[in-house]
Amino acid sequence: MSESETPRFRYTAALANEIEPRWQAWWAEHGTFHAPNPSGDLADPAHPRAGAPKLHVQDMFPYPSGAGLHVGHPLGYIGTDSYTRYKRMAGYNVLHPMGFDAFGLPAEQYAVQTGTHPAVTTAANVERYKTQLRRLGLAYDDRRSFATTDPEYYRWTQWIFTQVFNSWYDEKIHKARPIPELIAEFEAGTRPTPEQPWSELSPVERRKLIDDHRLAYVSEAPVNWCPGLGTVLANEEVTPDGRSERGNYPVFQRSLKQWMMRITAYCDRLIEDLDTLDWPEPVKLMQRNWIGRSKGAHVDFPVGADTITVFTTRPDTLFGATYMVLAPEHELVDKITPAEWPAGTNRAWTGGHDDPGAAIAAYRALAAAKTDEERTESKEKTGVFTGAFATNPVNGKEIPVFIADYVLAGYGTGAIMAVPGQDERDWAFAEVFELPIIRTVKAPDGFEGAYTGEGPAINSDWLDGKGIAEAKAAMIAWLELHGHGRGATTYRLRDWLFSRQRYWGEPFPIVYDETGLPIALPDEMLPVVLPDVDDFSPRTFDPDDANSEPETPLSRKKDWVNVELDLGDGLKSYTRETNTMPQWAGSCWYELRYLDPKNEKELVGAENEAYWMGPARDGDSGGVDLYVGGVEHAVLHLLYARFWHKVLYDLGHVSSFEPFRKLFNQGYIQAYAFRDARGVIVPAEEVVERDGKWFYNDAPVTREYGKMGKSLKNVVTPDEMCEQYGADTFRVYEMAMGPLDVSRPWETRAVIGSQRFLQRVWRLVVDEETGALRTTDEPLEPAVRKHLHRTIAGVREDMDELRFNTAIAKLIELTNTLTPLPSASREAIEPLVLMTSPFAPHLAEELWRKLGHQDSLAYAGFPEADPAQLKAESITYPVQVNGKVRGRVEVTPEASESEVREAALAAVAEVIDGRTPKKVIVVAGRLVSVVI
RNA sequence: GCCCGGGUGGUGGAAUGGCAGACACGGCCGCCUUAAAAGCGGCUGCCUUACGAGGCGUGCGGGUUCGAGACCCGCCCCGGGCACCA
Repeated sequence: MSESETPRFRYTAALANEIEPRWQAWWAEHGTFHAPNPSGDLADPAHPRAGAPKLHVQDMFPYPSGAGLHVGHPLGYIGTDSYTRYKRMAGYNVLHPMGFDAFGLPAEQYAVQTGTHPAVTTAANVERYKTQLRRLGLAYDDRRSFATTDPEYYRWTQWIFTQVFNSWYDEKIHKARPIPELIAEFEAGTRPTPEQPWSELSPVERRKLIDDHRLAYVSEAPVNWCPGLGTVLANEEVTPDGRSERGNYPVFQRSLKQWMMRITAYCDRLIEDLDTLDWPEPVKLMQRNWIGRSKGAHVDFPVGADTITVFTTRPDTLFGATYMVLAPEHELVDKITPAEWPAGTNRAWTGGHDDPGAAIAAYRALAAAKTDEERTESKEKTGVFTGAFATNPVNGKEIPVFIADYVLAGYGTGAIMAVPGQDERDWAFAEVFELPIIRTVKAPDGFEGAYTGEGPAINSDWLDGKGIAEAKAAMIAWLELHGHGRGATTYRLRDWLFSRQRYWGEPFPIVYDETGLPIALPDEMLPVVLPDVDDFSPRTFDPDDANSEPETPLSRKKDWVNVELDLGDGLKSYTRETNTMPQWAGSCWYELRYLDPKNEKELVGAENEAYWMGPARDGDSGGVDLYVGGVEHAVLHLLYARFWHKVLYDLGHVSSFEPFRKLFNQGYIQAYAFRDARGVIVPAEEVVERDGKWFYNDAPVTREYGKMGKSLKNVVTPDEMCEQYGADTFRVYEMAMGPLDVSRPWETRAVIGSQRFLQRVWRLVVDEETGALRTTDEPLEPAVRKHLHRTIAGVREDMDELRFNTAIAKLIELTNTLTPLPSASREAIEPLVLMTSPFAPHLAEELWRKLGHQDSLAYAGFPEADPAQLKAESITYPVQVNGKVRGRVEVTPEASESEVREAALAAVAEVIDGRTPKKVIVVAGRLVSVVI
């Protein structure tokens, strides 16, 4: 494009790139987006929104990776920015902060490779992100920004850990309480101690007993230990064949002392409080499934002198239990297995072995050799008889006990009672092993296979005829009465493994004394600052040495590990905990710190927390008003954050019992990638389309669809878009291309449409040739005025529902109506500029200034529609005859139904052709339907 | 296999059970220009057309209704999640 021939004052990328940094600087200088707190150092009674209704909107904060942002990342940020700019103009005191989740593995791995300290990498990445976000004109209150790696921030992460450590869950009142109250109950004898009375316990025994009750506790837990890498790996980092994804070294399961968090204590509340939340149903469902509460019963089956306890959700089917299955790894297997097969053992049950011991050993070897995937994918049921029989407590029948890998050692009790009549897996197994099948729920006539539906009990003695729910309750009562079992609830959710053998994470505020028991450091010793180390590489071992001991990076820093502290009984030697916290820790509570980021005395001041996040009414959970992020965090992040929040609530530190009242999942922006004939990815930018086919350097290429990424050579960055079009155009395009929650492909060539729209808006105010103000004070034509007010009403409605794409479509329509008019009337243009400002804030500020306003429009009132202008002057009714539109009539809005009917029938008289309509339906304000 | 989303023009997408395809991209035509770009204006679901219009159209097959893209039943396809959860 030749610069000299473009009109001098046209809105171009060059002009946008002049306007945008100028307004960004102006906003920063004037603190335009500072939100006032009710109290503390961020209070500001003179602020235009001090004391106004509040709105707390938050994005899931990013991990600042070295690659920087691509155009998909800021989609949600621009959405919340547009929404909050609108709400701020509409009168709300808006809190919209942004921070950085900056602890994490990539920076540590980069450090291992290059020796660069993760703090250096992280700081550089945070700066880069900040620059990129600033360039987009996002209206954050920058005083409230932080990174989870800031010692002033993780001081409070550590403080929360000590709060969790110093509390226990009181099952009676379903609430966490401080540890001193537990000690008081033990001392007073109001709470029994398990073996000896409290007074007879030694100090160390007392500490162990208390430690067993803490919400944060040390336990042996299995981990994936990879000696070749010298690190413990997450499950995702282990390949299905049990090797490390990186380096392909063997990985061993071994147990290690680990910090755990007792999230299972909160299972019921985590499930039940979902009902109070305005979250997408699929996310709630995923959380419910993840927690996996099942109600049923534990039932005891005697086997000789031993007892196999099973968990079942269907105690009502106990009469149909015809065999039992233990997980191959179950501890009772060896005890109950006899030396010989019982007389008359079915050949099919023995696996062809001469005695049960050999059969079990062979089956275990077989199961162990299978990967988890093979074990779970195989549809065919395998297993082997143990040679033992158990007694079904309800009818005294002897039933055989098998081992089979379809029963998982890690779930429930690792043993099941098998009811083939009502369970598909048991049915399949029973068919293979020729086991009896007894139906205990009446199946519909002709039904084949396991019946899991509702029906009356049959073949069940005293349960016969009862429905499932009634039969369950009756059976549980019977089991409890006769001592054969008890009602029980089990959960799939496990306690949260909270320690990592890494460097780049929050150190634990924990030391150990000579007893080896943990002690939480007092508040005044926080933060425990992460020390510098010289070498970030873990110590590696012989890849096959399963018995090697993992060594954390911090454990090698002896002068840090060994400390002298006065914890109340004089200076003593202690050793520090050398694990660090997982990346989840910092993101588990950051929503609270934004409220009061500078508070050095408390995590968050009570008044500030109550104002921004407190419950709005009885029964309301409180929490962030709108939390926007991807569904990939549906379970872990959101569950952990809810758990911590509830602990803080129980201990009285916050007034809200949920962190996020409303959740919105934004979609993803994805992109096409292209491969040449060799299957090699080619740069997407240089691929051209001709007749529905794609070519790179004139050679045909194939197209695929997926995430943006370096390896697919299809990354488009916001920086490029800002250069080529300006941030405002980029923002408008992202918001206009579809609803926020829908994923869609990126298409750079379509961005031009948003630029054309902004150019037309600009041209309504500024003469492109002279730069003079074009806007006049002439009043609008009545029809245009009506269009304006319809637009205002529609845009407000769309904005409230986060339907930015349709709001922008309405603004474009208004603009296209105004563009050809002889006079650019201020009456329409000022509202148009204000309504465009949430999407294109720099352009709007610039035009607002040109229109003669001295201040930012950030606090100008959002236009309001005049109800009188929303009334239509006439209504056009389409007239359908047998479902097809055959004519239309225009009537006044006041026309009565019979008038509309008459007019409509007259309009289609020709089609009706003298016939008598069977039916005439007049839908007020909509249409007329004639049936003949 | 189970659970959750979703299938509408060449493309992204609009549409409280009431005129399907708003708005935008792309394409075609025109204005401006020596020319091109930018900008502006028009046309653009498919088929037929005597240019008035008519027929067919929201993954497929049924149904409810005066009326279905939307509601119900049965399938097909795509995307995401879970993995024998007793």
